Amino acid sequence: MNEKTNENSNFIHDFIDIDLEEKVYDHVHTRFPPEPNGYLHIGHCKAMYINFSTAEKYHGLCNLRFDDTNPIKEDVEYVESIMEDIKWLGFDWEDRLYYASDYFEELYEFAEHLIKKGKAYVCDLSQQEVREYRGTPTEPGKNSPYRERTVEENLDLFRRMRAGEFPEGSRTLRAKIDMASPNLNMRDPVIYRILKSSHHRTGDKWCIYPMYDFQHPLSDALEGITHSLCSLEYEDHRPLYNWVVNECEPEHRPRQIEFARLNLTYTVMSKRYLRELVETGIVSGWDDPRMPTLCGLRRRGYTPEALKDFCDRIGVAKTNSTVDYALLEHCIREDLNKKADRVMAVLRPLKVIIDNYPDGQIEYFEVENNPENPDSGTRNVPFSREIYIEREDFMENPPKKYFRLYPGGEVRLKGAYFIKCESVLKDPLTGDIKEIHCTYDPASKGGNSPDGRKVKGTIHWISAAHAIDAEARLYDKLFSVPNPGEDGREYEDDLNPNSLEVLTDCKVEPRLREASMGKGYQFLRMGYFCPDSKDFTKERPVFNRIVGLKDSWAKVAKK
RNA sequence: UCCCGGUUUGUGUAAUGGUAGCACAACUGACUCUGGAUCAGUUUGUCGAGGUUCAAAUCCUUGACCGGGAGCCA
Repeated sequence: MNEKTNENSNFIHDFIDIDLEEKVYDHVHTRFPPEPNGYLHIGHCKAMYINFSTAEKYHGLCNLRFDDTNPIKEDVEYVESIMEDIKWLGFDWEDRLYYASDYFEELYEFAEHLIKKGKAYVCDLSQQEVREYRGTPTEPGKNSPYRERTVEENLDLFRRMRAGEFPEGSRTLRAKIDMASPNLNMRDPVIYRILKSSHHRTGDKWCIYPMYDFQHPLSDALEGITHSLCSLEYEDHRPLYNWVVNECEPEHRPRQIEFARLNLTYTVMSKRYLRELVETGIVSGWDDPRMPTLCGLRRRGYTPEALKDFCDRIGVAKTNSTVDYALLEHCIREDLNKKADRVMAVLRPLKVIIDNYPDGQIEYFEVENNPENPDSGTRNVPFSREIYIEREDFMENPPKKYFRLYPGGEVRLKGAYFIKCESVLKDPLTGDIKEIHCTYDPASKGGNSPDGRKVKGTIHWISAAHAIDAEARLYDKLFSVPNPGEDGREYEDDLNPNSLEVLTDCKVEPRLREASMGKGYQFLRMGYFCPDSKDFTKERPVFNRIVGLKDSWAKVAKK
């Protein structure tokens, strides 16, 4: 399936082609650098896909590197979940698992190198003062009074910073670049800060930690990364990235290329919003099936194949764009259409009694598991006098073009018989339909009538005596508008009140008691479902709706 | 206001001076024991204004609009 990938090109590949041609590099080596401070979402999936598939296209390698230089925010808990998600998607970093924290010693050496070259200095300005000295986008900054310290003094101070002699926040190491640069990132950026907090991997060994802008290009260089692919927000940092590479003089010289991050309609993607959704209980957790997190999508029933296909289709560019959620749905439908076994499940049951069918008789009908895949075989489903059909498959007063069941009308029960509705039994008090009575045509056994009579509708059904009870969770988009929080609204105002409907009285085929975890099923005519990884038990099967089937009747009915 | 980036149909994304294409969405129709799938077809686009050229989405000038940027976050 990745053959398709390799045919595609994009502006990053164009740059790489030129680099290869001009012999700037003779191979391609990328990296995926998550910060272990949260859960991965579908936006990360895009970044991962770009990095891994680019390496693959050029027969190169892609590393996994945790960008863990801020001990305050990071935790091993996230390292585990991130690796799990990447593995699940099927990306393989082989033996190249790295941590920026592994490079603390080398990074420190590079910093001393900079000091010795007169390109970095220890600054005693407070955080507030640094901000004031920085200037604004329209006004240049002012030089720090500590900018002209001697190399010896800087070296001494920096070593004492490392030794823990100074309190947190009292001093920083800054790159000596240009306080008048129109690019704020070049106005003597801080490259080391004192942080007296223990790190999830290095413990209390360090009390100074490198900043991203210093650490990242050097980590890339140390790993021999050729193309450091990142999102657009780092575009303004590229001059600094290059400055660090040029001044530190590492053996390898990586190149940074930026692309636009993924936005999806009907979705929020920022870590902050996702966290709020979890913390306020709007969703049940990071893995709530409505979340765009990879663990959420996995629990929802999305497959790695569908997600990667999606990443392939959305392309790579520098334009800020918002991809239509419908494309994601298309990808999972397309994947599951080929793979998912069909099964009959009645979500909102309506009892049907076939008056002329012998009481106590049971027949088995052979139905195919997946018409799209002959290899999937067939199964036998039991039929009897009392069955359930979907409530929406019967209407007492049908509109035009409704070709399901109605009084006097005839439909085919999938794989079984034609039945005709003879009467409707209602609750005398509420008027609710309790059950309907039908007659069947014995000659239509298997679903066809020898007299050539046609029926327009085929509906799914389940033998009442054989059905097992199940719960279905009908998930829909978390938000009801394409761009939540747009036009000054709060994103909470745009939540879809119907993003979850729980149906507890479903009737499904007995085989679903043995449903395999992680596998998607098509509930015939209803949509794709999968067993819920947390709540499914044989005693109480619980299914999540992954996505509905395209429903052209719904469109007609709306008119 | 300063710096950086961007603008191709409803949404994404190609076309790198030479037929504006593909996918999703939408809409027709065919077929169907899933109103699914499949198949066939249709609609809609180069941000504006100038210029260069036989020829411009592409090059030049200029304007508009959108996104990002003043963490000891990444």
